[in-house]
Amino acid sequence: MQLKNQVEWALHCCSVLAAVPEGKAVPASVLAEFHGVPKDYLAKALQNLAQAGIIIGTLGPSGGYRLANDPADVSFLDIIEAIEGQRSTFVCNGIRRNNPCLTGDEKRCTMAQPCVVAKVMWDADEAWRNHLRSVRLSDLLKTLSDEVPTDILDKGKAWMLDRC
Amino acid sequence: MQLKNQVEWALHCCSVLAAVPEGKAVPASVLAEFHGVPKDYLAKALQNLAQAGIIIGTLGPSGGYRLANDPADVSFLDIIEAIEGQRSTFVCNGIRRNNPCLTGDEKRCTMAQPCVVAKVMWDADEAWRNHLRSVRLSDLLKTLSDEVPTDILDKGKAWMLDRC
DNA sequence: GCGGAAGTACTCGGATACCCACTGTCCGAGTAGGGAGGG
DNA sequence: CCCTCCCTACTCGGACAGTGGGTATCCGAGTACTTCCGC
Repeated sequence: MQLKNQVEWALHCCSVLAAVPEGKAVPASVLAEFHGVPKDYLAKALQNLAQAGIIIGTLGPSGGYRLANDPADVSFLDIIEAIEGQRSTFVCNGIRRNNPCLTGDEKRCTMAQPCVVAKVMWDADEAWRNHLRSVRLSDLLKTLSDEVPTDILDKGKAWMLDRC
Repeated sequence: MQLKNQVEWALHCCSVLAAVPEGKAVPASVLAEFHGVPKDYLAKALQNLAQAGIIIGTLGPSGGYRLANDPADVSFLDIIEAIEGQRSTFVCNGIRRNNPCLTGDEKRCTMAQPCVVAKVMWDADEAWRNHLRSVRLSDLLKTLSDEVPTDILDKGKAWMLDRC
């Protein structure tokens, strides 16, 4: 089990977009060059983010993507679910139902209550989600400005503004 | 992103094996019929569990699988990692490295410290793992005996003992 | 009747095809900016 | 000089192939039981 590469790209792109001044938009091609990833495939990830309402795309010259909301209102989970979908990592196929030594009535009785195994797995998923829900884009920006040398951040920002 | 079906099968199989009296072994074919899943493919999952030291396989007539340790010593995480492997769901490809506006020295400096995005993801993974590590097979057995009618559990047990 | 050895049937374990989803790519629809022409 | 219209170039958005891991399956190696034969 492994998350898509698009998840990593989407997170980094959002962190970049959050640092872009209001009114500006960054084209997918620029984001792709900045991160060294295939432009057309990254575009599909950005498309998903746009459909989820996390970023907004603008057409035409000087068009591109920008954040739709305040970075404090966007969580990691929002971004990840926009790419991966919202379904749990564990799917219960209800193999209890296949138990060959139960009557129809007993099967119905058994299937009426949730699967104990699935519940544990879903609780674990919820713990994962809770952590990702608690970290917001604004937190990421703060950590970045704390841990990355200022000149490097400014260099990237300037490079970005040069082409949008 | 989705866990393999084998994970669900492995968890249910272990829960069954934990209820089998000491000295007995359950063949893969019986476990497969009990759960209504393809025998040969389930065998591969059981093989992984055996390699991980969670269950022990015995050859020949009246052979089969049995738990290797006490149910209290086996966690959900042990079983899942035996099937899925131990690597994190998030892999950091280090796309920071591709930033086109950094010199070689600056790249080295940047890559020296861990990626901030990856750290958040890995922390979430750890929360997931911690939950699964905290639930043990003995806990599952207790919940089952609490929530499933006794006659149904006994029926399954008897069916199982009839064929091993 | 008893011991031993061979045969058999059953088990696990690894090697081999098939298929879907992730990855990667292409082209078309639509828009905003710029330039030319007229008033 | 300014306004309007058209054209161009750039953007996003959806539709189309290639590949790797998950899924499913088969066959061989090894063992324990059973049975038969000799003593």
